Amino acid sequence: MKIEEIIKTSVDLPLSKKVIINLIYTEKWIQEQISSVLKPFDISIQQFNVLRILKGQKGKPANLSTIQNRMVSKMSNTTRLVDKLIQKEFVNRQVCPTNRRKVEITITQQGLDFLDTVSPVMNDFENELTSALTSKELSQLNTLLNKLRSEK
Amino acid sequence: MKIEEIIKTSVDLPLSKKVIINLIYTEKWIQEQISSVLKPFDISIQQFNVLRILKGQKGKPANLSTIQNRMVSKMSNTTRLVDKLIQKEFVNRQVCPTNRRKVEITITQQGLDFLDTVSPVMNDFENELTSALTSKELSQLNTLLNKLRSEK
DNA sequence: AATTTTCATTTGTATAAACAATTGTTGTAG
DNA sequence: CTACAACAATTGTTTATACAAATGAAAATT
Repeated sequence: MKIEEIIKTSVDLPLSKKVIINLIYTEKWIQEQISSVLKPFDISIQQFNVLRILKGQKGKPANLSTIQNRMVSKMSNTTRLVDKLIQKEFVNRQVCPTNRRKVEITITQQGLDFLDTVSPVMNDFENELTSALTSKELSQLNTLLNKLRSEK
Repeated sequence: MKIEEIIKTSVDLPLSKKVIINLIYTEKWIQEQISSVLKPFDISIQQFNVLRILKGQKGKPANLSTIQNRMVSKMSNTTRLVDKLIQKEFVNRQVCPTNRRKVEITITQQGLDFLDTVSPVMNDFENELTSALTSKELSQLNTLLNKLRSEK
């Protein structure tokens, strides 16, 4: 459904507003779908992201600020997010020996196994989610989003 | 900054994943900026949206489900959202006389005055936020987002 | 007319996010 | 060496969100 139909307004919105609303709406749409895919695995999108980041470390531990940087989300939650993953025994946390302010997070074998089951499902889903667009259109979309955020 | 730099991953992500991450990231970026614009006015984006929807009613009252439909968000919050607006005396709520299950929300003069001060600021901001793209590019972006969501 | 079903909204509760303040540690300037 | 600033993570609190269940009213069924 086009965004114009969704917001069902009588007046003709300025293009800038239309695009902004469309972006917000589309992101919400994506989030909902991803959530429903992850739901059976009983994990949140954020938790899943952290696991992927840790896997990307290839054994090398990551401290909280590294995770936080890659997550582009708020620090305050990262501690508690990691807490959840520790409860599930997907990650370990230990104080960094060289700098006791820092903390080292590593993914466990269990966490890796979990990722191995969920990732393929996720990849398939992501492909399906974007299947209405051609590769060329996806590239275009990517470029436009990058440009939108530039110089700000 | 391009999304590739932001997520700083060593591996080359599939296009679908890149676009999805870019969308999520961009939306977060937009939300943050809008929030900071609205902050001085001590109102949340959602509350602001409800006011705009009510203004669009041009005097005609809206019931909760109407608002909820236009907001594209979860019903459960709408009651409490409206509560906040009542506290601020920007809207009125009264039971619908013809159908006592329903409730009629109307915007007050105070609410309209508030919108009149905030809206121009918001419009300017939205224009600025999208100024990195030409009109043509904005249209393209809009079309691509619509197409992305189609048939699902 | 009484019962059930559906509708519109509200409430409760559990979970997550945002923001500020705090703790403990390290680095550095005098 | 002591004091002070900066850093990394944690904790507390407030606010928002999601989901389920409950309330009360109207419509439909028997």
